[in-house]
Amino acid sequence: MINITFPDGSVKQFEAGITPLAIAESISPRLAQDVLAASVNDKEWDLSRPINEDASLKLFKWDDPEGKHAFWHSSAHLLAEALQELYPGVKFGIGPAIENGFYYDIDPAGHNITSADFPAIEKKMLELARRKEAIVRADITKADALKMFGDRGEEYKCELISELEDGTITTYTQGAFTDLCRGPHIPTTAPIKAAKIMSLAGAYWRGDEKRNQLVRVYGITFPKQKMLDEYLALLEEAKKRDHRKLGKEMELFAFSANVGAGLPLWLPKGAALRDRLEQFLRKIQKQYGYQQVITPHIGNKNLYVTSGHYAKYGKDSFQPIHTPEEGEEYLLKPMNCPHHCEIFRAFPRSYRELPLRLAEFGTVYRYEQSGELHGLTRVRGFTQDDAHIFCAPDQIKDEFLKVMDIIFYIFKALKFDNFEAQISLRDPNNKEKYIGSDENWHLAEQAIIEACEEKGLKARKELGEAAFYGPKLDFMVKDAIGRRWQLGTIQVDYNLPERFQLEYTGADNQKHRPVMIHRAPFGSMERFVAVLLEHTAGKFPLWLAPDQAVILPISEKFNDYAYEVARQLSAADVRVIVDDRNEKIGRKIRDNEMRRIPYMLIVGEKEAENGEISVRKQGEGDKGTMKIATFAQNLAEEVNNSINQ
RNA sequence: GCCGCAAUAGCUCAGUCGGUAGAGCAUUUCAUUCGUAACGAAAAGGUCGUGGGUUCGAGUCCCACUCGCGGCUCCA
Repeated sequence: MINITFPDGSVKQFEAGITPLAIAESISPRLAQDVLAASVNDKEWDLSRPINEDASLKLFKWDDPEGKHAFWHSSAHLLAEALQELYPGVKFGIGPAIENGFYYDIDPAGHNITSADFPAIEKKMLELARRKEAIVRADITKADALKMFGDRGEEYKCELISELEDGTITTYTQGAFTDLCRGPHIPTTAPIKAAKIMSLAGAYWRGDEKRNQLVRVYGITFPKQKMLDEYLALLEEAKKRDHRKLGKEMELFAFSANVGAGLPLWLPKGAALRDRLEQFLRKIQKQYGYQQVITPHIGNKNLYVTSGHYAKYGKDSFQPIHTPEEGEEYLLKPMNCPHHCEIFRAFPRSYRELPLRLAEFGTVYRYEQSGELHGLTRVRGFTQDDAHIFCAPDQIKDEFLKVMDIIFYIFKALKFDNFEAQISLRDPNNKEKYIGSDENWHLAEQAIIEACEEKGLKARKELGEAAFYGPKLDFMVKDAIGRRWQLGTIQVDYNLPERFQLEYTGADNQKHRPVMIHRAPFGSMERFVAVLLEHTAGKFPLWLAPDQAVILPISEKFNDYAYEVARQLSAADVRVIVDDRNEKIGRKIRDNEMRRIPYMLIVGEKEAENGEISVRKQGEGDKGTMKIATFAQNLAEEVNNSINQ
């Protein structure tokens, strides 16, 4: 007999060799039906894999990430089985579960697979699933594995096997399909009741652009058709929140092929919105001791040779601008830091000036690869809400804490509550990739980790993700369809102070090298507005909304009164417009609801007589009648509350 | 940059087998002067992304380019 400990701490005895599925059955038939995966002593475990000794057991259902993961991982195998039947000779790369569904990378071996084939693939998957084949785990020696997959011509699998350690290799088989796999899987394919192939894409084998490009088939499956329908409906909804669509509808920004790919044009409403965001940040930064600076959009090539950026990125960037002067070259600035370093160098600096915080809404130009451009989130010309803090090494942590305060304040004011934080650290096994002393790295990494702990911020630590010049803390937010975008960033830099030979005189009357912190709470104005649009579905907080209120006269007879109301509200700093079209009130309400203007102010005979307005809130309906001044006052209060919580 | 897919009116889209361009919304005009989510009528709007090719004839077939979309790679 063995003791099995459950998550609630209770312990039950079972025969040695019992499976998690059998244990689930002993608890309840319903649980046995719903359970998809298990963990034994916190190790992933198949439901049908025997447990031979005392262990702690967790059972996972659909609602657990681990349950979905096993379900989708098995679905990837099912997809492979279907592809193997439909396209004989295809070779398989890898096929993992992902956040929403799964994919399989295949070498189509001459077959031409297109989206027209999706229904046939889906049909085949479900047909195979209905056979309710068991998914069977087997241990295999390295030699046998190499022979087995080698005989089938599975070169990609053989490459993977050759890197595995003998004795740790397992395969999973369902029906006629056997895959190299670590597991875990669901016991049979039976629960897979709905399947959808989502898209095809190219993907380099092992993520290496120098190697073969495979076809990546993305799919998703569910235990119920209804769940698939709901998922697809959700995706449709998400598409409506796409910032590219909203930006056009709301007249915030546009692109023009004549101006160039990835070069956004900010329209009047968008520019005003961006300006409001800038003012908001400027105000906070002022409180935190930042000083605004302004630097040119171009810089002499030598500046970037000094910074090291030219050597590293010069070839892949916008190429130098030539002047009438022989040999003179300028670059569009790809970042603001070198300019700010020169500001630091403009005077002899004392430790008394530190931390010196130089801020600039600096527009930079980077030649992003054409395939990478994406709406406002990835562009070739954008404005960073940049600042560089020059400080002494022992001030890093304190400065980090202050920057985090600013970022949290912003995220709170804009209701970004489900952001993710990532601490990017040096790869300790590959130190030569990085510049700076061990001591400085340790100091900076510790400062970041401690700052996060002090703020109670749960941040994922990623080794090897640091920039070559220092560790960083990034804030990530998801867009409408779940893609992650980096917004705020705080980075420690030992490189530039070194390269620009920055120094200050310390209290000891000796020269010292400052440390630089790069930070951008929004990341860039472009990306931030994009993510903000998708988060709010275009319904901006009142203080940001391009138009805060629209006045709707009942008929043209009341247009004069409407403009009088507009005059008074404008005088009270309300951003207000008048919808003076010759349309019925129902039509005006509908149109303006769709324009997402927070308040609609309806004026007709009654209101004109009493100097009042009828207030309607977007998405909520009629709020009753009030004096113009009362509305202005309420609005001002609401704006205040939304910024300061 | 790579793989795949697309590009038709301001927007969303239809256009069959290659035979000379269509709808809804938006716009303009007329009518209406209206009380909380779409009143009605009419008009105007297109070198079918650009350039080449095949063909008696190309929105439709082929090639290149541009822009865009989904991924991959990249992201100072």
